[in-house]
Amino acid sequence: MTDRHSDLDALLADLTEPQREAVLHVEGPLLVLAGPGSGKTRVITLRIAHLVLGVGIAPWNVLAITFTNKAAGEMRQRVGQMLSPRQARAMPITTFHSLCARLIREFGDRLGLDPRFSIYDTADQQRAMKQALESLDMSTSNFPPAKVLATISNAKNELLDPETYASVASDFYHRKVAQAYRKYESILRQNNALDFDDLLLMTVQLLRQHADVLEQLQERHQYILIDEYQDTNHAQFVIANTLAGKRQNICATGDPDQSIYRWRGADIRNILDFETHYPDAKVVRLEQNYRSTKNILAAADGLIRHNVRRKHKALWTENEPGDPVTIVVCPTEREEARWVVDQFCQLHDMERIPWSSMAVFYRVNSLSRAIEDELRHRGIPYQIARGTAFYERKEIKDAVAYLRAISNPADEVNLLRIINTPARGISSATIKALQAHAAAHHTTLPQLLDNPQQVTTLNPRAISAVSRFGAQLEAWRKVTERVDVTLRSFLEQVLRESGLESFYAADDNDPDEDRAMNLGELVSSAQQFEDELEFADMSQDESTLGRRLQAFLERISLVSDVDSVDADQGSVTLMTLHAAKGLEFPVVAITGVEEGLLPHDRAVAEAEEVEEERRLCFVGVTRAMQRLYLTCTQRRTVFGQTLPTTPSRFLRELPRETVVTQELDDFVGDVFAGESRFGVAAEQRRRAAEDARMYPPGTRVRHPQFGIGRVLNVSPAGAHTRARIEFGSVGIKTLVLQYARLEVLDRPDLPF
DNA sequence: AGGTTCGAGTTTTTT
DNA sequence: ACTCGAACCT
Repeated sequence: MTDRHSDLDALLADLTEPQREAVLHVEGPLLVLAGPGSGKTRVITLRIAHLVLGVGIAPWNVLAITFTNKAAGEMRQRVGQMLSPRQARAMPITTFHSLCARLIREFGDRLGLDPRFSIYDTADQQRAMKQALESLDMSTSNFPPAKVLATISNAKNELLDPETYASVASDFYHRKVAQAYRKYESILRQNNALDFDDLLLMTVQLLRQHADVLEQLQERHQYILIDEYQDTNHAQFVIANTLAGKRQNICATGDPDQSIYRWRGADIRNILDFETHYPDAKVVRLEQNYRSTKNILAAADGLIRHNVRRKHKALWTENEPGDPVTIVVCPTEREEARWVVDQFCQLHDMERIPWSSMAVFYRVNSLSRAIEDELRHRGIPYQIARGTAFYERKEIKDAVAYLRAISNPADEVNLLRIINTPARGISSATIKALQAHAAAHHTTLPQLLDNPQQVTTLNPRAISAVSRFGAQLEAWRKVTERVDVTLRSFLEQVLRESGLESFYAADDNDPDEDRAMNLGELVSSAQQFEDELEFADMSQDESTLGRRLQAFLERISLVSDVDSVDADQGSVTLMTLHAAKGLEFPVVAITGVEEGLLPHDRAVAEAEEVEEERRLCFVGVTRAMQRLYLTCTQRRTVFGQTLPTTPSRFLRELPRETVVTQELDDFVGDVFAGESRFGVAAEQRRRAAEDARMYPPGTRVRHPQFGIGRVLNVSPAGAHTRARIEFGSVGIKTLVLQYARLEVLDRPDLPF
């Protein structure tokens, strides 16, 4: 212990004055405004170490909340090095969603929730929403499930329940959404399921409605630390604030310039108004950067200065100037990929920079394709940060659906997925008959599986198929009550007895998809999970298979994209700019730095959203330690269509003295003038410009089917130029101008 | 009952 | 270009 103390003292001696202030602060609210690369993680871990070793607070009374599970794991690792691994394991270091899932599991009875609840992912949510819309006779074309779900998600983040939402819904669309919301909620409850937002919402209800639970939790979590505070939403703010209670021992760290999740409900005001929420707050600014070269930091600073709605922060470093930031203009995405990979190869071969020190970022996942192809072609090891992709595979979703249906008997959505996969003679007609019977007799489909004989509309063959499956499910559920069966062997049993294993073993429809192998990977991940569980909690030997299964399913539901990234794998890392938050690499390339991609098309209409895109670019730029490459193309193939592109406005915003530009091939424009000109594109460009002139925003038009509408905007895309038009009758439609047969009624005053 | 073909929508970012 | 769902066929 004394050793640890002197270790701590030595570490504290190394800190700068502001870092030291943040580390040594103990009681009351603390806000750490940390610029990129300012040693924030070090400050947080040292602060935790100081709380435990210096002040004597029990590790289990500290609650640390990170943005991803991966970040939580890394923080636990680092805290474990300073305290002991044992103390680190006793400390809750987790994400908001995992914390909430566990609290609901623990206190669910207070909310009337069965602890076996399923956590619905986006696909499950869509299925549930389609059911809701269908039963309300709402067409999915006027009310796209994804859009309705997004609206509801926003409502939930603002803690609006269906009733409250309905009372504030003013126009037709929102009133219909309110109906869908109510129905969707009742379907989720009937399935004993929660979506991601419910995890937060239900936790708020738990804390607000049950004073004794709140008191117990306030005693448990006396010191709360929240990282990436700029990306918390209102529900998360309420949870943290309520848990902190009167003590207000809340330490928030973050950077408003790195707020990139507004679209997901993140509320930047949480961090901007911290001092209003907590008038006694101590505020510490960390502005010195230890990560990047002077050039990279100056480029980042020059870029972010273009945001108007922002408090300026001085970013500075004592690091070397380094190479200038390199902008590369390539003819197509093929050459772009080739250039980046060539460059990486050179750095690898000439300067012995390991592959694991290099990363490629992009705005949208689809851009990974070209880079991947090139890396694979050259035989360079790479990994893509898409932790969720594995669980989106058909065979994995099937296997997990079995586990969910077994674990949570009320889960009809997952049951329906597997009821006839692989085929076992339960046809869609049979399912319809079961559903109809359930609806008419005040019961549910899952319950009918036990005695389908009562469904008189079914023929004997169907009845026997259904009851056989019902019996099979029951048998599996019996196994989950045992303590002496491992997750791994249970999963193997289910895969075998369900027929899923042989179904996918025989499936060789697409030769490059080894579905059987992926199922094997799921089996080993189950084993790995159980091993970790045993390691983390010695008292687990008593726990039933069912409990361990719940924990495993929870983990699967809450994986994030970066969770799969392993820095020590010796491979180049590919990821979206969003996933790059919180990471750093010596060498970074950002591809597709073009108008329409970064900033994204869907963001350019609103100044606020363009600022978020700029912050996203800022996040990407500030991940780079030594070298930074920004690439764009002159034409890019999207949807199998090759169209001309324009360099991003963000490139022009970089201070010229920090960058050099390389132009490949036939590029004759000027990135800084914001134009790229070349043969093929000129005609399409001219035409698109003309279209935009024909239909300026505000133009009133008549459509043969939809009637009279108003043009919102036109996205130029050559022959496929589309206009978004708001019709009184059917809402907003996106139409291809060439085919839409629009009649212009009147145009607003033209500026030219 | 199960497989096949055709058309539509797709790509913003994710816990 | 690719994937997914719905109508359609055997």
